[in-house]
Amino acid sequence: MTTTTAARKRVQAKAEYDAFLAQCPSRKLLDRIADKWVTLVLAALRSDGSHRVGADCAGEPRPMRYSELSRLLAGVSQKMLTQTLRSLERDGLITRTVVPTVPVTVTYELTDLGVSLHEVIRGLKGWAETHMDDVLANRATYDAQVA
Amino acid sequence: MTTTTAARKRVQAKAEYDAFLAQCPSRKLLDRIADKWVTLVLAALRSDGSHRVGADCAGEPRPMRYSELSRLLAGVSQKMLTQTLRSLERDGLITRTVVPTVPVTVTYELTDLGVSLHEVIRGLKGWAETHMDDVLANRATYDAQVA
DNA sequence: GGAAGTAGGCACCTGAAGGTGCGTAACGCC
DNA sequence: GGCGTTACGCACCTTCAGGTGCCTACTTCC
Repeated sequence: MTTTTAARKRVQAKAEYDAFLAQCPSRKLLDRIADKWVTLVLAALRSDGSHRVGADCAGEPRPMRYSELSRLLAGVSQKMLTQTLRSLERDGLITRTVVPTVPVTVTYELTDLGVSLHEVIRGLKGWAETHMDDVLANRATYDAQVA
Repeated sequence: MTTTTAARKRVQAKAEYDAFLAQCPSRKLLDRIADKWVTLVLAALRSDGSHRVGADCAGEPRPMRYSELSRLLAGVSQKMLTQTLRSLERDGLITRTVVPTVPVTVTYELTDLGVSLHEVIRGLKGWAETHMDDVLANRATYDAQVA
């Protein structure tokens, strides 16, 4: 019955570890920003919207309309944009305000929490811009050795 | 033939944006660390391995054996651990050294690049630990309003 | 009067991430 | 002589994030 004991201990350790991960705030954050469009939306709301996303001018976070975001993040589907905005609002990272004009307009804006999150994401961006070339170079030489 | 022109412009804008994303170093980095086990392995290699992962004691990055990592990250499958380690080695974030003892032992160790990446990840961790509770609280009140 | 913009909702579909299980080959322990 | 460890490789299977397409009502532009 007691199947090999050692295996059982491993199963239990795994269960505990999974429970630990489910609680881990860092993991939750990673799941959040790993979402394909989350960081893009955050960056867009932080930019002035004038040009390319990625020109993270750290100016005043400006409220933006749904259609404006849709145009700025040209690659996003309407479904995903809506879904992403909803989830960000849910987490208190952005606010959604409806303006009852004749065709209703909706504006989204970063909250303070959202701005602070964007700050750490810019940290990632900084690392990426200075070190990602090294990574790609390593990757190339590694592949060359294998092939 | 020219189907509604405006739609075509949108399609083209999307194509350009997709191309831009494919080039973006920040996105590549995100794809990298979004990998479920990458951050865990990085953190494990940085810890002293004595206890819970997450106790990110920033001591000397210590080389670790495959089996040691497997035990520390109790939730990881052997397949994923191997896959993750390979990809990290490929990117020059860790080194893999084979010691030809009687059952071969393999040790992994963070490179300088890997350590520097771990630093920015600790930035994420910091934000998560101070702000994630707020996020969860916002989420709860949002859900309460909807229900 | 068709095209376009306003902000989405709903349903279906696919690709890929990640998990599970099995096998190895040589050795140690009890 | 069967269980355990060492560091994986291979094949199958499930799940789901994310994409696509079609729908709404109302208005305005050309």
